[in-house]
Amino acid sequence: MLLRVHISPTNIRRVELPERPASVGHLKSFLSETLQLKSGFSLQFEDPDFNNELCNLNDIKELPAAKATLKVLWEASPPLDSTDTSSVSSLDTASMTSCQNDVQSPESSVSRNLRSVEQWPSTFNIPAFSLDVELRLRKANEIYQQTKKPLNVPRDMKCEILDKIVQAIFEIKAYPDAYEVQSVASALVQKHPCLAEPGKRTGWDGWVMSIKFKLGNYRAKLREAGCSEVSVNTKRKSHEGVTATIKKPKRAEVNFLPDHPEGQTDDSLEEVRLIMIDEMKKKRIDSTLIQQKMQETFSLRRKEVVEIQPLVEEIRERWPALFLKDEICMEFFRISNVDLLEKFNMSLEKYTTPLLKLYRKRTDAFGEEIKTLLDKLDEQSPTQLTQCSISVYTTERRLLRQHHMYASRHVNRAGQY
DNA sequence: CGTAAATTTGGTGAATCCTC
DNA sequence: GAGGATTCACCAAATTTACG
Repeated sequence: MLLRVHISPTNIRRVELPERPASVGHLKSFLSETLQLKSGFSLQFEDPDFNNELCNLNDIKELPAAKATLKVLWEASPPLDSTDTSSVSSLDTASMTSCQNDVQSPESSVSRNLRSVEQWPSTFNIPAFSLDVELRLRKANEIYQQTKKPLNVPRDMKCEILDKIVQAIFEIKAYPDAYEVQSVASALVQKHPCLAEPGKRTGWDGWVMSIKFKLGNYRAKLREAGCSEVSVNTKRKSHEGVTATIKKPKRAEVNFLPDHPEGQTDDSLEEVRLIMIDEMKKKRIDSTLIQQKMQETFSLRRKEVVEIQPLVEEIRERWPALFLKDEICMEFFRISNVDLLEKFNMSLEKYTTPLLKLYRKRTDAFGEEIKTLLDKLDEQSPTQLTQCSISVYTTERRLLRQHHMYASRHVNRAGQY
């Protein structure tokens, strides 16, 4: 059977299976072998029963017969090595932020230092603690189950728990928001019920505070150790006198200013940049090479953008590949973990129905073009319409998009719809 | 009505306090 | 003394208000 496998926004592979796999597990191991994927992913498939919307693939029977489109979903970072007992050097995390999503390839080591390209997990994966803490927790959990008596967490234990949790958080981002911290705290109490705080509203409010404090203190540590992602946000420079005009990362900016990959310097990455400049001059551009080199030089590029704040024209000169369509998407994804096109299309779908209603109500206000367009849509069968399958008709869609923009400006101004 | 100024709000790092 | 908790000054974004 034939599969189309969506690994990342710009990496979509075609795979031929010799036969229908016996189970989801078989399918996963086959894919991880042929596509060289790391373990730790789940699969979704486009379900023809529901207008090709994505559904979790739990049973192999659900997979369409001859052809199917799959999406690889990367899970949260695996637990840290439990043999690694406390006293982890603070810089380690920075260099440990390997790309969980990265397709394992000979080049994958160069991108080690870039933060993992995954969104904040829906349920945070609490890492394994050191052996003694795990054992004590297990015991306390048993006691809690029988007597509902929560554990009075001793100092060393709290220290170890916060340490590991904060490091796991840093694997994803250095500045999680309040909601994300809450999700960590609730996941912690869910995994280890003995850590619940009885009588409190949620049972984990205290942990939220503790994790917040720990994050702050940990950032201070990293700053001292020279982690650029957090030191860039230093407001008062005590020494060196560097005036910090640099903003802290905005909400969406996850990879605001990552450190260089291990072993790389400004100069070595500059060389990589020059290779790309040459490649871009060629008639037939090797897109795989560009993609890999752009990933590799991400930290240098961010450094330039953040610290020098060059004009767009200068960036265009130094990083011509950044203006390729795919690379725009990739860069956006690297910075914000948001799939630009998918998000755009999803929003488009979301607002299509209400906007269509608006157009119908106020046909006169939008001119002839939208009128003919609506008539055309009316000619489609009702089921197609209800399923918003207008997306198939690209021309209409393009027109619609223009009208969306027009309408949204209109709505903003009027503010009355 | 649009823009500029003023004010509020939320979040930060640094310094310090406090407890084990 | 280490490290979690608290306080405080500061900044910038968001929101409100004032003005032409």
